[in-house]
Amino acid sequence: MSRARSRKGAPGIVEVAKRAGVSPATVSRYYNSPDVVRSGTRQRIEQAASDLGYIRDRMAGSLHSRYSGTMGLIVPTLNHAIFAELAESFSRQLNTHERTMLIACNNYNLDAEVGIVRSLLERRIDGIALIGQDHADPALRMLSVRDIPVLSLWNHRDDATLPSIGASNEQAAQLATQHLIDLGHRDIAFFFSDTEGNDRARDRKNGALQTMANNTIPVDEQRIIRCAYNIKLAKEHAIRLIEQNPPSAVLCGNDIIAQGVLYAALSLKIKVPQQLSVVGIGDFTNSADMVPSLTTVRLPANRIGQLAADTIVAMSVSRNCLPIKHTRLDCKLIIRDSTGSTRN
Amino acid sequence: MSRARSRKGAPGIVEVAKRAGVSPATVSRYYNSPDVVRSGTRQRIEQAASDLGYIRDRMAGSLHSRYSGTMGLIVPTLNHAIFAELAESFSRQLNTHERTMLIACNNYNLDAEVGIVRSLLERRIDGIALIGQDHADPALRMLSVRDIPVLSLWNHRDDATLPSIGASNEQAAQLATQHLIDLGHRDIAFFFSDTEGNDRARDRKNGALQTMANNTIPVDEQRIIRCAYNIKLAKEHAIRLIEQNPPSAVLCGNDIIAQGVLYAALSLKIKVPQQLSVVGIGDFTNSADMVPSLTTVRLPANRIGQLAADTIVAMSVSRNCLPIKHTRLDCKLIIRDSTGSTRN
DNA sequence: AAATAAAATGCAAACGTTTTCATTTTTGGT
DNA sequence: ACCAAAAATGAAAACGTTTGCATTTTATTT
Repeated sequence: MSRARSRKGAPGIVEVAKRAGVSPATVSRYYNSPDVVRSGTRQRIEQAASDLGYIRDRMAGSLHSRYSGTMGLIVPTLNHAIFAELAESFSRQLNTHERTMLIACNNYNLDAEVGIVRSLLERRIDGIALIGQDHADPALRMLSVRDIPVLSLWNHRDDATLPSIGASNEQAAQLATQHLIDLGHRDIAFFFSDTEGNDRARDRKNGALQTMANNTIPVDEQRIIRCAYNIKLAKEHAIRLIEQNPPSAVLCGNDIIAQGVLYAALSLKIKVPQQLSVVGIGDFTNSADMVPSLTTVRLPANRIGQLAADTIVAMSVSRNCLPIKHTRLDCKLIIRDSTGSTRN
Repeated sequence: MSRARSRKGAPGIVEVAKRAGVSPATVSRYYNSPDVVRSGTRQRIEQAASDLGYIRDRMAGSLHSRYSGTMGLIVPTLNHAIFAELAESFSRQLNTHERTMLIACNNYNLDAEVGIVRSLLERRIDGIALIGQDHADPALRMLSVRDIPVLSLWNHRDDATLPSIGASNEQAAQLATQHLIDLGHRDIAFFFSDTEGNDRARDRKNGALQTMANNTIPVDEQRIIRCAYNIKLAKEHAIRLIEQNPPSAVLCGNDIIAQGVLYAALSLKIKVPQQLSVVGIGDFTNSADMVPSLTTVRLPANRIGQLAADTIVAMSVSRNCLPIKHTRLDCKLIIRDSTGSTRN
């Protein structure tokens, strides 16, 4: 293109300064630490800025200060209620800190994530939040070279290398499994998504199988079904399962899968929980309103998003020299109507 | 803070240039129009950049060029599957144009939107996409002063003032309503969200009532129920409605409400569609998998997001001097199992 | 009222690119 | 080989802020 876009008369900090009768430096200070300019000056600047319709240019500012006021978030997808919830609360809380969210989806593809990280770094993000602990090496290397704060969300593990905020997905699965066992179930089917490059799914699977082992209940390979986070697929798999050899209970890797299983039961006229107990993990927004309402394990998505925003901002202003910290939030079994005792 | 964050040895364009034995200008050109540098030089630059782990700084670049490579999107919320879908496809398509998405939610609050717009402008977005045509005046003024491309998504209206891409929400409601009428329904209840500051809801409501009028079917005020886009509320309202005075069909403002109504019927053991027909608007991801599967009107969210990305980029590179254009995408009635004839 | 300390402001040099204009190199036609 | 035209490159001036340092103004003490 031949010529950069004209400024269209948009006033800059020097116009504001001129009109207020002060130096540009003072106007800058007014925006960055208002308490340092005298109230008289402050008022003149406010007046001038509003007269001119001045909008500050944070890009120009960050060029010097090296802070862009933008934080990155990479989620697998926005099409899962739970990540959308997380993203929304992260963004909202960021706004209270005068920060903005740059978001991208990797579609569960860790290689694609590398390019996304690069693109975010090119935009000079002040920090980045990622889901889980499984990430491609080149991405982590780029981040460590730039030395910006990195935060791993969603999954808590003691052995995590990145600072993290999340609940223990292992524990979530344990709670759900133990609940079924306590109700007397022995023949349980497990629906988990692909665990490759997905530490949350892996931990859930391990937690569930571990709990079975601890209770010395054998688990047939056939009872472990691999199923993406997708209502349609879950429904299809469940229909096949129920028609062929129904278990007494199903533990689902998340509430989306559980919803699919509930629909499968509904369409086959299998009564839940009398003939089949179903438990999910996540407690998505509408899980309480399903019919029957879904027993599940609550993962505090909003809380995580909010805390993540606070934390990443804190890490950023302290120049990333806080000690690595892992925050573990509790998850909680929510017993509703989709699970019942075998003794009925 | 006393000192700006150290660059931590991160190489800049001049280091790359030095190592490649060319001038910084050439390196810049290599990134912005690769075809203009000779292939030998190109290779040396590539080598040097990769040796050094160079990551370009688009902020510094945009300072001069006035293009940030970032586009803004403001949606009411991410917690609706449909907007999440839109956001994800918008973002994905933007990535193919080497652009990034800055997203924010206004929570259906047009006043909050003003601050959000300002914050996005401070980040020098190259363009912005908004949902619908209802927006606060100060926001629109700021945008027009800065002269960046603005695009209104989701709703198509011929009389729209902003360039827009969307389907006709009025038509969507007409299709759904006519479908019920064609099936013989005369006593229809309508669930719509608050139409204040929400042109989509308004158009849907108008479309539905207009269709009733065209068919000379009177509509009792009592049959028009105001209900937020929320499964829980929809379910509660529907339960009350069915218990008190059940209609033969329900037209829902969107698929979320429809899902709530289906759950209400299920929990009251009302058979759908034998005793009650339910139709939604939107065709969300899981509407086909509900039991019974939901009859609805498909709104092309993905298509809109994708087209929006292409369009806003085009407007941006042509410096916003394209003629105002309204793109209308078709919506389509999808007949499934939740609606049936009254004659059965 | 003078002397000192503290607070507010101004000056000018960054920040890391892009872009115009000028210069050099390459290409192609004879 | 030579010249003109075209293509590639370099030098240096932007872009709009922030910030360290110097200076001025205000507040405080005697």
